[in-house]
Amino acid sequence: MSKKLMLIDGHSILNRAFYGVPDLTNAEGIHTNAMYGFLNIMFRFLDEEKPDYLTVAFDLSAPTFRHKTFDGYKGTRKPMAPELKQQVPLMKEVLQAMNIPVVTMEGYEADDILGTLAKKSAAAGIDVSVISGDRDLLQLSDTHIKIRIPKTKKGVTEVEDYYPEDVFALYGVTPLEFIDMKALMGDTSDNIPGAPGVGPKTASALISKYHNIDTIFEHLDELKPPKAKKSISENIEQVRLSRFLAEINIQVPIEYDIEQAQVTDFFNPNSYELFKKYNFKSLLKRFDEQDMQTELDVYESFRMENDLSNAEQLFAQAEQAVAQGNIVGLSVCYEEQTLTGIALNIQEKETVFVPVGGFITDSYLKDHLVALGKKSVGRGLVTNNLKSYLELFQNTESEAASDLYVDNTAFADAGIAAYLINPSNDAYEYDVLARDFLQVTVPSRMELLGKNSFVQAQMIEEDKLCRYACLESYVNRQAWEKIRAILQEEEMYALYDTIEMPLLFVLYAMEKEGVRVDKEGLAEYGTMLGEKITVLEQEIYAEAGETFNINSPKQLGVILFEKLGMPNGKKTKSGYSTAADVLEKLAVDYPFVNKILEYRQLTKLKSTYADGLAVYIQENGRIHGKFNQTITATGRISSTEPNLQNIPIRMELGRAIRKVFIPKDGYVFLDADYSQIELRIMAHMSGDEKLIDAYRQAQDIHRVTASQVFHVPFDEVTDLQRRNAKAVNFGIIYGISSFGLSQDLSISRKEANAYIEQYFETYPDVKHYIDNLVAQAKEKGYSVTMYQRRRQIPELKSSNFMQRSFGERVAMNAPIQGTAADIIKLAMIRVYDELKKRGLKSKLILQVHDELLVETACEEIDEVKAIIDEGMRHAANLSVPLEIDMKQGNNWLEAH
DNA sequence: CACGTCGCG
DNA sequence: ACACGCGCGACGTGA
Repeated sequence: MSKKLMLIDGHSILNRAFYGVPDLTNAEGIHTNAMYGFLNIMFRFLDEEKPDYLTVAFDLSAPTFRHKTFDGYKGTRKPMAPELKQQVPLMKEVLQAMNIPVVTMEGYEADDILGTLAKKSAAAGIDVSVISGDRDLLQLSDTHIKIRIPKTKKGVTEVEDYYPEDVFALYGVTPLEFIDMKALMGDTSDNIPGAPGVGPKTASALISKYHNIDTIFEHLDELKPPKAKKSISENIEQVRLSRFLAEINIQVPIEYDIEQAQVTDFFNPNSYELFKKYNFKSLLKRFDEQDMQTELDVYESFRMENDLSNAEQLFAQAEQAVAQGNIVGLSVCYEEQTLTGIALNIQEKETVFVPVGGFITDSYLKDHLVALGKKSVGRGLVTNNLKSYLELFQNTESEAASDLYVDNTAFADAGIAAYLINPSNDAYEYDVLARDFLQVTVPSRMELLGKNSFVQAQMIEEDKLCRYACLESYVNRQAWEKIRAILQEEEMYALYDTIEMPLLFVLYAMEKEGVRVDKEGLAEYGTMLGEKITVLEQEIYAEAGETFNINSPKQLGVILFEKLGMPNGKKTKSGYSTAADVLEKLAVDYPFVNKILEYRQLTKLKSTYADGLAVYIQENGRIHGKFNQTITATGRISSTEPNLQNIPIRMELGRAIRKVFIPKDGYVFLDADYSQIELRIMAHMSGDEKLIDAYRQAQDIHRVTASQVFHVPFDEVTDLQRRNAKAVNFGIIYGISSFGLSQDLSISRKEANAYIEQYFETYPDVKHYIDNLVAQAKEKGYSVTMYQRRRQIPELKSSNFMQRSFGERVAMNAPIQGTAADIIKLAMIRVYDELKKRGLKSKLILQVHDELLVETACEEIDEVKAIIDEGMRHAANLSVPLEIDMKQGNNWLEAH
């Protein structure tokens, strides 16, 4: 069996990956999408072929006499996008770290290098495959040289393989003749002129008859068609030049020792480091444990403590440290209400893991944790994801979720702090913090423990659990020093200290309280939906003339647009769009489509809400969802498992589900939501007098806007005008575009544009304000809320119009949405603190962005109403009043 | 696991 | 000529 060599056309594949993979950046803002795509393509081929040798060829940075460009470019001289260009050297670095030879050569292009290596190797009896996005290379195809062109079709990568017979089948010429064919037809993307007017068809026909251009020149008289005859006769020199340009040089004087290109050891500490740095998550799986060496020399200082009296000493030492205001890194292995151990990092070389076992019981550890928490002053205990084990600090004498032995000032949470520094990351675990703040690579939980729970890990590999916990506590303490300095430097410490840390405790209490759900009511609701669905289903099948999966957009598309011949408008990547707005338009002419819309609505309600929520109801009849504090880019809270922030309300049938959210016996719901908080924030932050006055006089803001924008007296504003004005008001908050507004209002872009201009004439300060938001964000690279919450916006620097426009809209929206998030967080803390301070039984249980739900003891209703009112209205002092709408009810439907 | 779709603010 | 509203999470499909 002969050996195999794989050659990769570096720039070509990198370019293809760049345009095929959505923009990705790592924590430092380095673009990584092309590299990521390249590696994925490369691994795809490696996995398939398992070659013995591998080499990647690149052009040297500056294009030589022959200006080559890549697929995706139309123009021949357009420079490489900077986001791509910056990835070229990084890609080479990654490949070199993987021990993959990268070859370049002064004065020669990658094509020439590839051609030379391919031909030489094939001559030496090696099977070669060349990976490129570029058809130029087809001329290299040979019995032992396969040209492989990856194509992305509908999101799936397919490969076209070309041996000589495949080239012949497609073009009717041999690979060598392909050069002459190209000389005739030219290639604009390659700056090969060819003979004008001769395209692929003619060129192919001529070359298959005459085989090369010289023979064609000898038979100019008899050439057909006449158009080609004329063009070629008039452009002989140009065709000769074209042939020269099109031919790949296979005699490059390159020194290449194929044994240096042996596939070995892609996965090593160096490449691991880079894969981590660039966040190639899915590729990290390919590394074995020994590949992940670490730079930290502190590992040797990690130890496990099983002896009770030694542990006793350790805790005494830690307690003393935090009592003096020193910092101790803490890691707590707590999952599924089970504590398996804790680790403490007291100083640089003192990191100890104390597992549960022997005389060290879980309640022993818990008591010491509580003692640590009680003694700690000035946020000395540095944690990460504290909320997940705050339960350990629960006062055992009391059932109230807010009754903890500790308060928030005992702790720092490094994850939350890191979130404030850059809220766009998708995780803030210790390994990420180590990378971002300590510039070291450490193994993640997944890498150390895999999918094992702490309990499982302790049983099968306690030493790894020790390493995990020690690492986390170590990183917490070490990274925290840096993180705190950054927060202070960037004036975000107050946000952290007075909003996020207190909020953590509020969210914990909300999760712990949960919300009561009428299980039977929910089941009945589901049954009712199920019956309606069955009926609709049959009606739809009857109409379609066959049964099919209505929930499959693919199958539905075929039925509607092919079988029933409806006009299809929008398309998605993978086929026809069957989104609601498309179907609604169709429904005008095909009333039957309404049944599909209704079916969609019903199945959504059943699967996500009726059936979906039911599985979360616990024994106590309540749902304890999670409120996440480090998810959103704008500062909002998110809700998961289940998402309680998207319970239906807009449609009649959907909102009925709110009837099953009920207060416990002897309680009612008090629900309060801010009225137009984002617009009020905009009025305040822009300082626009007209808007501020309107709010101060408690006027209907959309009507005022309509009156001003459409120049009609206030009392004569039509409903349509008000609706349009409302859409414009919202549009401004979202980062207006005439296109978006026109879609929303079903009007032309021109009209939408006119509305926007009118709006800005009416409220010039708003115009100035949002222009300034964008300008500031462009200058600084991030946006800022009233409370100094930041959001990085790297898209503003993009050379891509779409990306950049997105960045601009984000720059307009994030400060407004973010400030609203800040304010309601403050309100939550105020309400929570006040309820707690007065020892009331009523509890805050849900937050839905601008709404709070309080489960209120009947005898406390008036008092709690006042607390909510005060807490929300006075959460911030703006130049306009913060109004709220509050209602009372025996379920969430009534209360909202 | 990505995508399309759709629920909420 | 052409991109296009902001922020989330969950579900079902289909590769």
